[in-house]
Amino acid sequence: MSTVDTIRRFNRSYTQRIGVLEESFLGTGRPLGASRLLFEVGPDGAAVRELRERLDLDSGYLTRLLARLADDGLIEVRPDPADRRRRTVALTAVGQNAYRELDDRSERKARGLLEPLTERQRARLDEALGTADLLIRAATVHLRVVDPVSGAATTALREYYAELDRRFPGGFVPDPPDRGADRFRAPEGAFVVATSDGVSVACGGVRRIDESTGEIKRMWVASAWRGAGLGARLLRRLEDEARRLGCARAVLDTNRVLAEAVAMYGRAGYREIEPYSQDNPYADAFFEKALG
Amino acid sequence: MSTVDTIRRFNRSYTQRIGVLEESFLGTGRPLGASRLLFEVGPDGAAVRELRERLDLDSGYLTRLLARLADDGLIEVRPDPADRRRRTVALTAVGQNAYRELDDRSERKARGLLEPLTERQRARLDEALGTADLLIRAATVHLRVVDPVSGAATTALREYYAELDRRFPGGFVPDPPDRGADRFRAPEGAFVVATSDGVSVACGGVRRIDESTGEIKRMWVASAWRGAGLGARLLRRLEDEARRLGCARAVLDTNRVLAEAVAMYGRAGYREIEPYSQDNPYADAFFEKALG
DNA sequence: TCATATCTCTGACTTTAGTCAGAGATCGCC
DNA sequence: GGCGATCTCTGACTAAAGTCAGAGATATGA
Repeated sequence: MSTVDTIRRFNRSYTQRIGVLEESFLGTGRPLGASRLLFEVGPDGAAVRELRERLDLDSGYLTRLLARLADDGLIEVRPDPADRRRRTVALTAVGQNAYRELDDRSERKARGLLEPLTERQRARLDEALGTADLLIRAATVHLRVVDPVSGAATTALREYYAELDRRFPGGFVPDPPDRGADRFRAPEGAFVVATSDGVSVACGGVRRIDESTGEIKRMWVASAWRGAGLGARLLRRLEDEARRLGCARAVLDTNRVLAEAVAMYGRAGYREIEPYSQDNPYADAFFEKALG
Repeated sequence: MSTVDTIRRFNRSYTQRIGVLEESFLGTGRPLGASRLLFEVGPDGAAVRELRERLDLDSGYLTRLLARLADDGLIEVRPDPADRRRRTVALTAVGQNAYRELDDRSERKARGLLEPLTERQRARLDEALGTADLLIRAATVHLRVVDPVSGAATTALREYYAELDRRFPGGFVPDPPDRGADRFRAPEGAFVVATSDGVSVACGGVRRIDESTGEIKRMWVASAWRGAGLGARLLRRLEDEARRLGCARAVLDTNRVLAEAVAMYGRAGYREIEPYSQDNPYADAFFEKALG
């Protein structure tokens, strides 16, 4: 049975047996759509715009749903002070209760499902769903080329540098954010960010360092997202960008402390070479790969 | 993070990202309900009764959905010759095409999801979803006491005997089906069958053999369902039934060829004892457990 | 400051989904 | 051959979900 079949089979069992959220949205005296919306607003509130995108609703329809929840005293809709065309939604005290009720129902439903399983089986299910969740999320991550000083790029890089600082024995002091940023911009290079639900979860850049060589730098995958092939996918994408820049070879440097990265480069077809530059004081391992 | 949280988190990723079936039912020019129904009828056709139960639809509503599909020339509804109150549904040639289109869409959707993953990640996802599927199905299996000569019991026992016949070196010749069946009926005993989607997937019986001892017999779990704790769950249920019969002790016999069963009895708190009977020529291992 | 774009809201719809009571045909059983 | 049970269908509904065009308020950039 192929993986496609497994997915489809799983999908069938799943939708038939667990409507963990969906079903717990029923029987609250409110239609499904309204409950779903209430849940999506969540305890911290949300912007109308955001809700429309997340739930993919018609703007007129959403307005009416919100009006209904507001009439019931569950939410308050008010203009965003920063841009008064926009509106933001917040739960009232009553709304917080209704939210908690939905949350409880969904939790009870999940508990009910687990109830017949032994501790051992629960642990297995936990692990299997955790793995599936990670892989499904990773598979639906969106990779795109962004400007190296854009918000998405800088938030990703900030996390990257913070991690290097934690992991390198002597810490890590990054260059000022926009130093050399031009090199990661067309036509000299490219910077790629991977986002999931609007959050940056991986990044990396490539820049041409001579006629036919692209250097890959600043590659990072958020720790919660490791082990799902995201690094390899990002690397492939950066190699594609290097090819587009006319490079026949990719090089990169790293530090052996980052053992999982070194292993990944090996799997991706990179082989170790002599240092090709002294520019990076933190580098102690250098790799190259021919781009076919 | 607890398993409940994992389920809920997974559910969120899942419903957001994969509507493998659901979404592929949209955009066919037919409402979701009609597509779902068409898919449920399937290439081999189905009984109206069955459809109503599987999809949990109001009979009036279902009649109308079927009438619509019939008007579109996708299905034919005709009386069941065996019982002319019932009706059966079959796809026409046009309906077969529409079915295939739904099937293709769902397959393409699943393929699209897998596309960004490497072979290695796909294999992991496959395994994770397979495990989750098994455990979720097992958790939602329905255990119930049935008459030992009912259809559910006899189909289960037939499979059980067939398996013994395959696995015992000298084969296995069962007693005639209803021989001793009375013993597995109240007030002397009980027979439990586990069903999933109406199919028997496990069974077992208990009967009182003296004042305070219940003997557990004919325990079987379908091979596709092993490794999901179903055996342990069935055993617990049979012990409950034994307690209800007033037993303070459970005994059982088995054959060492059935190694996984022997291991499971050990985990469930059974300890090996001397033979308590010579009745079963196939038995070479005997166990007991105090029922607290 | 004026044209243009963005965001939300309103009005006027249609379609889908679902419910309920009861009619009519057919079966199994005494 | 009559009675109750079973199965499907019809009529008459309601509620929910979704669509579309355009109005009105507010921001933005030339």
